[in-house]
Amino acid sequence: MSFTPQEDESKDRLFVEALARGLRVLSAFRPGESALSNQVLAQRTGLPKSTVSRLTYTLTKLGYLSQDADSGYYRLGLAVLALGSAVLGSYDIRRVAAPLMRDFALKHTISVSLGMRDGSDIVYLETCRSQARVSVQLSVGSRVPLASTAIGRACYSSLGAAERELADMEMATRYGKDWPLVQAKLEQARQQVLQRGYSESFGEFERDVMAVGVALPSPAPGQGSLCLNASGPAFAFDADTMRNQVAPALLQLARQIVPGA
Amino acid sequence: MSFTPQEDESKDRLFVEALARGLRVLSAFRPGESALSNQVLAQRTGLPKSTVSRLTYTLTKLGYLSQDADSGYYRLGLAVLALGSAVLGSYDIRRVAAPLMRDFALKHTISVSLGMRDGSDIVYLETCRSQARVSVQLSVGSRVPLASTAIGRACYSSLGAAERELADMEMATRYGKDWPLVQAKLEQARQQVLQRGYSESFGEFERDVMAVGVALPSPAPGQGSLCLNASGPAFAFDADTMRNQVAPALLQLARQIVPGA
DNA sequence: GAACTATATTCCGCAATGCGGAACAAAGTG
DNA sequence: CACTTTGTTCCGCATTGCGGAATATAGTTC
Repeated sequence: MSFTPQEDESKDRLFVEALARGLRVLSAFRPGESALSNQVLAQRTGLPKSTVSRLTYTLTKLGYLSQDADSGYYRLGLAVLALGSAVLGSYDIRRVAAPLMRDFALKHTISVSLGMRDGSDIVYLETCRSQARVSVQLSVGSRVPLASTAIGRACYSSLGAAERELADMEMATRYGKDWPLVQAKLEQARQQVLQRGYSESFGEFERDVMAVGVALPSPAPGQGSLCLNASGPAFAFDADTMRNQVAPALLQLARQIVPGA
Repeated sequence: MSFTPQEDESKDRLFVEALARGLRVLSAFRPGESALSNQVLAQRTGLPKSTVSRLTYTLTKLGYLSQDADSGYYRLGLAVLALGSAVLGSYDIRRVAAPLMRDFALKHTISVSLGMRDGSDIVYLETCRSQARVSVQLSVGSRVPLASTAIGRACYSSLGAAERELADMEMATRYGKDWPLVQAKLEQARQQVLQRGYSESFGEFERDVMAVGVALPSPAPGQGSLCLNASGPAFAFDADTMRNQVAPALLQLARQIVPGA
């Protein structure tokens, strides 16, 4: 195993490996999983048992993990939640957007989400569902791909040339040989956004889900780029309705949220 | 300050200091703060500048921090959000409780929250507000003290003797010389819970907020203890209403959520 | 535009810190 | 009761992270 002997890995004297490894343990918990054994953590992180043991020990002491009394398995601790809530609290846009989104969702009986780009993903910062009952409303924090969702395409299309280049490269490695196909789709979406102001994804990300997306003009360019989507079940929304009713309303919503444009 | 006699500090060969420090940096961001300078981080964490610099470098590379282009300040990154959402996703109770809580909030035009104890705090796992408009709905992840809130008192009162002992000790150090007073209050609350099944906090935690709390029977004892509260503004809810209408309904809600009791 | 502050990053020698294989425990399984 | 599987502890080694000091960068003031 000769991992890149010189310059690459080895010379980064600033990178704190132990910290990275600890976080690797935390992020090994996939959403929806309750508790993981020490060994599963070792497998997923690729770290030796003893190292994982030390890291879990440390994380548990700090409250970022908690250990189930009988099984000995580890769960994510509540301290992690505090961090997550601090993230959300730091985005003031949510404070402005949330009530407007809620009104929108009620008025059009459709779900609407606010997202932000992180690499080749969109991370949801806020979601308002139309019907009160639908599942758990916490898509907040979840990720959807830039390439195949309406919200992602809207965001992609709003990127400047330099940033788009970067995103392209990231996706090229992510999608491998499928990239040319994906890129063609993206370019097509971008043209649509330029012409009509919104993007669409009709059943492409999730079957039977119709969605349109728009970008929010970013307050400071180079900052995180924000975007909105509206999505509903295919049985209730056909393409025409999405294009002629929902999309214009969503553009209107975007203007409400960011009045300066 | 000598905590936990010798063994502790002496040489905990298992404790990974670098990891702890990195997390200390992340948790230095208090909710509502957008961006922090490297120096503020150094102050808050008590770490030397150069160390903080290395840690922020590492965290940024991993996506747990992001650096503002112009100011150079750091913000919590979206990767942190992913962790937080994984925590929430791991508690299946939310899936059951959320819709019931929503119905409750609408029916009684009152806010209702689901919390879990973490030491001498309650951490909110889910919140449903009565009015759509009230501020940002993200109390999820925030902490309130066990001692002075209805939800905390309900939780405290449901603890077994051993756990209560532990919680007492924690609070004794937390409240210092005020502890005897606090403890008296808690004992009083506990008696009320034993007699009537619910706790109350009328304006004690936040002025003009009336709240009652009940505990959910914990599925496995020794596990995290869950609890509910219902709270509303004093101008809309008087003590009688809270006791005779809201409290019984909340107990009913608890039974709905955990049918096995 | 020089002189000065304040803040962030980088350097670099030192040793403390974290590493991980292997031995040791503990808890299931057949 | 041997046998497998999983978790913790030991311990010598050198890697890794440490932090003071030096260096870069930016913003003020005169």
